[in-house]
Amino acid sequence: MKRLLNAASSRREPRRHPNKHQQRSEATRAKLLQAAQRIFARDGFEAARIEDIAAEAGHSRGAFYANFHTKQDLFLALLEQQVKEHSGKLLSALEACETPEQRLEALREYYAKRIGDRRWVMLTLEFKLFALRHSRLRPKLVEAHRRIRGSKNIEAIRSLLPARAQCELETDGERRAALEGVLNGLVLEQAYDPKRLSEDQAAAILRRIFDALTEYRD
Amino acid sequence: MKRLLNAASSRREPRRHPNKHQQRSEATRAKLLQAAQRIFARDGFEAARIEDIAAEAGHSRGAFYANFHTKQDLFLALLEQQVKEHSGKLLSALEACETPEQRLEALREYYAKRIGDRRWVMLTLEFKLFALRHSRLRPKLVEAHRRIRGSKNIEAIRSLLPARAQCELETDGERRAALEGVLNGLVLEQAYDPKRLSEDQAAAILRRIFDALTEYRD
Amino acid sequence: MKRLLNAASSRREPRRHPNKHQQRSEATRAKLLQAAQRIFARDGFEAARIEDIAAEAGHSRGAFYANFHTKQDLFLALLEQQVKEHSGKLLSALEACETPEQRLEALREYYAKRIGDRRWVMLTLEFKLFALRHSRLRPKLVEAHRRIRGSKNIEAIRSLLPARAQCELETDGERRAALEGVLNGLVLEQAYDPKRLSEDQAAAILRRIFDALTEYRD
Amino acid sequence: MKRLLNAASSRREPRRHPNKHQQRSEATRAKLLQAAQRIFARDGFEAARIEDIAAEAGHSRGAFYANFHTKQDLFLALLEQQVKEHSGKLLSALEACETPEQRLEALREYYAKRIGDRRWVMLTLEFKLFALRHSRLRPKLVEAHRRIRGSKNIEAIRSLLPARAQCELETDGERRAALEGVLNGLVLEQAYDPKRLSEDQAAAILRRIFDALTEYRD
DNA sequence: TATGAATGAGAGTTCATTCAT
DNA sequence: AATGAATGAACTCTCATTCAT
Repeated sequence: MKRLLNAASSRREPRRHPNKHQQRSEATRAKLLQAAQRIFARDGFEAARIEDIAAEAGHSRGAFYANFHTKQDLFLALLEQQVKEHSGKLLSALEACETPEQRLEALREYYAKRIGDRRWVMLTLEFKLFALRHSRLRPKLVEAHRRIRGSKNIEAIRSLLPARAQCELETDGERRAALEGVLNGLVLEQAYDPKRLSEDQAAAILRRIFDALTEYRD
Repeated sequence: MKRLLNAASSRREPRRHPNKHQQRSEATRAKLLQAAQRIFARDGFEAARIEDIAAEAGHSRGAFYANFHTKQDLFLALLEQQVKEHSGKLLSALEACETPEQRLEALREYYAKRIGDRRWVMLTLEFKLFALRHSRLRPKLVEAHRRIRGSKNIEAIRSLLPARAQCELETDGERRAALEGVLNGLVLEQAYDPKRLSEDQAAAILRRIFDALTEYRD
Repeated sequence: MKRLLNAASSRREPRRHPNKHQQRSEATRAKLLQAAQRIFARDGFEAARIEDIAAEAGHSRGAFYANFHTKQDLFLALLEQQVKEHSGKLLSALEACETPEQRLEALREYYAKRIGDRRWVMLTLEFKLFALRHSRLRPKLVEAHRRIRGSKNIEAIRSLLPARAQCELETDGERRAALEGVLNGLVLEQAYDPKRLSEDQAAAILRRIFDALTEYRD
Repeated sequence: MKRLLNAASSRREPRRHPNKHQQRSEATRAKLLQAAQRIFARDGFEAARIEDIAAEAGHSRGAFYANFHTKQDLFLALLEQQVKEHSGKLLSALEACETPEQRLEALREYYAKRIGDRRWVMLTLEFKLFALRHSRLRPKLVEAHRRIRGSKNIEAIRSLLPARAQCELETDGERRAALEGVLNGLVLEQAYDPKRLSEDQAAAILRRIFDALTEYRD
């Protein structure tokens, strides 16, 4: 929780025995985060058990409480980590492009590919549901999301895109929000009944929607 | 659960002690379902407490257990009820139209209006998450959904629409699945951060997506 | 409970509509007692459910509460009924004999035959366990047992037996208590593991013990 | 339950964190078993409350669930422990004797003394009633009992006795079963109404019965 | 730092009992 | 008298969290 708000500071002060202990600690923390990613995505926040997360990370409950205050704390730390990681990836992908059109295409494919990353999308769903259901925390979570979106990363992303993608009736933020929502919804739908909507179909539809929301309108 | 599968039969056989008891019973059951709708939508399946549902319905926990076997049982009864109710509404709306074009428009507005029915959409999300997380029940749930979709109601809906809405690259089912998903995702997104995406904006975007998925492609 | 203490008075005052209603009531009460006999013997006092007893009697919970105050009340009424019934049977059997020796033999066979009446023995066990575990009630129960034992029935039984069966080191009461206990224990043992101790074997052993406790000692 | 079946293995694999934790753990488990012994004997399986057992052991409910899976699990663990302990005691007593006749006498006194150990006998009753009422578990329980009886301990006991005690009409097992049953029945009877049958009287009668079942028959 | 035994609040569920009919 | 819906206390069991090691 604190981490989310003071995103800069690492959770603990620099150690006296920096090297070994700290390294071990960081490794444990990382394993726990990775495990949490799997378990929260699989079971949801409420049903996820600390013990399962710890076990998935190859540790016991104690290791968990040595690294995080509460279940919520872990969940929020995970949110922060995931958002950073993913917005970093997108920026890299865009920077690797040469023309604005290529960048738009890259953005489109970025969304389309996320269809296949069920775990991350399910986590996103959980984060949003969690925010809705913990009203005390919601402003902080939304704010955190906004901060990340408003960071240089995202600003950079925006400036890299072609102009036409920026001057629609809808605002940029609105369109991106819509695409996020559409993505989440499609993945859930596809996971729920894959025979009705396959992964490829979902990706194809997402591309069409991307185009529809990006192109000029009459 | 049984109700879900034998959707036709009413919960108990015709009673010996007819009117008053039966009436009271049905009223309680209805109140519980309505309360459950609110509480499940607000808190999610896991976090919803039987006691809250009962209290919301103006009853005690005991009344709950007199009407439903378990929390799951209530949840599934609610799913059944909701799906029936909503697919009935849609059919009525379509039948009130005169031309296929009007009907397509009505379908479009049906989706657009659901943006505003946060409770029902949140419930839908919960149902799907529930299904994903209770693999034993998933086939039954999906099957129930399919049965409802495949029922006369839905067949009727389909036959009422203009031809062009039926002859796309995507199958009909696929497109409807996508629209469902998109709807869910947009509502969640909008609920999560209304400043970024207002209800009206979400509805407008859903209309655009409806059109994009319905129109001819080059 | 009251019935047990004031064994004479019937539970309700004479009715205004004596015939039909009362008859129906008594029939229901009898059915409930019979059902209770089965269920208490099968499940024990604690695990026996009012609903099961009522259902076994072909009625609903309501009929139960129209005839008995509480579960305890039923249990005690059952005790009373059973004790009366069984001591009556024994008396008849003895009175049908002509010589004291025949009577002693009849008494022996009375015990031996009870080995086969698992239900009654299990109930007896339950009654005693119940008494031990409800200390408030114990004196009353023991007193009730004593009263029955001390009743004309039992006195009559005693006087019908041959003298030698009455003049042992052990008192008559002690010997009878022991035989009761032995009977209970053997039936439980036999029910528990019939391969180790068959019903016939148990009966044979009970006869031996009867003889050992009845015969003169050096 | 597993313990009962794999009677050899200790509950957990050798720990990583050895002495202190392990010691504490074993101590708690032992305290819980001892408390369970008292409470189950006093209240019976059904009426015994986990909370009472935990409190009697000086712990909270949680400690119980850290050591046992369910109430049944504790009950069965207790059975196993008690049976082992008691058959061990008997063997020691017999081995301390020099002649077969002394051993027979010791066996007789072993039964007679158990009359005074109300707790253990009441537990035995509960175990048997439990088995009768949980048919799924019964075969396992009976089997466990048989295994213990058939173990070296018991074989040793048998071989230590004089020949005449082994060559009766009844089989050895049958006679031992009968003695067990008689013991249980006498203790219950004596506990139920001590004025009618004192502890000493019950012991005397048990000795007579022991002799009657052990001596030659014509 | 990490373990895992222990805590204890809180959940779902059962069931004796009450009460409107 | 009998029904059965409803109550609510009490129970078993779970699990986030604490704490001795």
